[in-house]
Amino acid sequence: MKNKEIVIECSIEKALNIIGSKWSFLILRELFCGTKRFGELERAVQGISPKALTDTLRHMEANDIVVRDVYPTVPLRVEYTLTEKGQDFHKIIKEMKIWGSKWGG
Amino acid sequence: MKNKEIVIECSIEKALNIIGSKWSFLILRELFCGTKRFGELERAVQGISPKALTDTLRHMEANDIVVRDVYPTVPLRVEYTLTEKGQDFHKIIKEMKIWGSKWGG
DNA sequence: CCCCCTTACTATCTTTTTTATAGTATCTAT
DNA sequence: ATAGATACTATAAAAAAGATAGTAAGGGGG
Repeated sequence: MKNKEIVIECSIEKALNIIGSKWSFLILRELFCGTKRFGELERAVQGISPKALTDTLRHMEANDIVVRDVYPTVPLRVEYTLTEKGQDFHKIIKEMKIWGSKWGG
Repeated sequence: MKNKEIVIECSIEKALNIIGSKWSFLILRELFCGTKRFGELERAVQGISPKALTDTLRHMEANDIVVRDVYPTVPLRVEYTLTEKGQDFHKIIKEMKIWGSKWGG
């Protein structure tokens, strides 16, 4: 008899899965400065494609890290804001910033 | 006239690129408890394949996060240990652990 | 009216990365 | 002789990521 699919996640794995990908870190970095629109994020996050940006924002929304607000103006206006959960990620980003500037060459 | 390939990396991006992937976080988690062998890591890191483990360890070695020591016994024995740079990553992992246990459900 | 402009995405196709799985080398022990 | 342990490689299949073009919904200019 075999255990099937028993996955015990540690807190670090949980955090990694909620975040999703490296793009999330960079989007978080931008949103710590305040609410931003899709286009602003696209310009601020070097090298991200619209698909990656959409996918990442959707993932972050599904995991309650950001909130998406749509204003049905023309042209359409969509704003992204951090939730408390997202804000709380700040300590991690801060430590990464410190480590990155110390060891990043 | 176009700028080509001018990439300005922020410290967070630097940190992310040095780390490489989510597997590195989980390997780091194990190595904070002390030196470990290939097989020990394979068993400790849920779901990693030998290829992923090898690739990740090679990447970490190339980025001076771990040191690889080979003892030419039979069977072969290979040990992985964190460098100072690797040890210093502890603060980040610690914050992720806190965040993960708070928000990870 | 006709055409272009903006914003925020989708759709599609290609390329890259990841994963699963089997196999290799080396020597010991039975 | 054959099985076992360790630390990987190799290869093919599957999944994810990236590049690029296109769409919808009006607004404004000529």
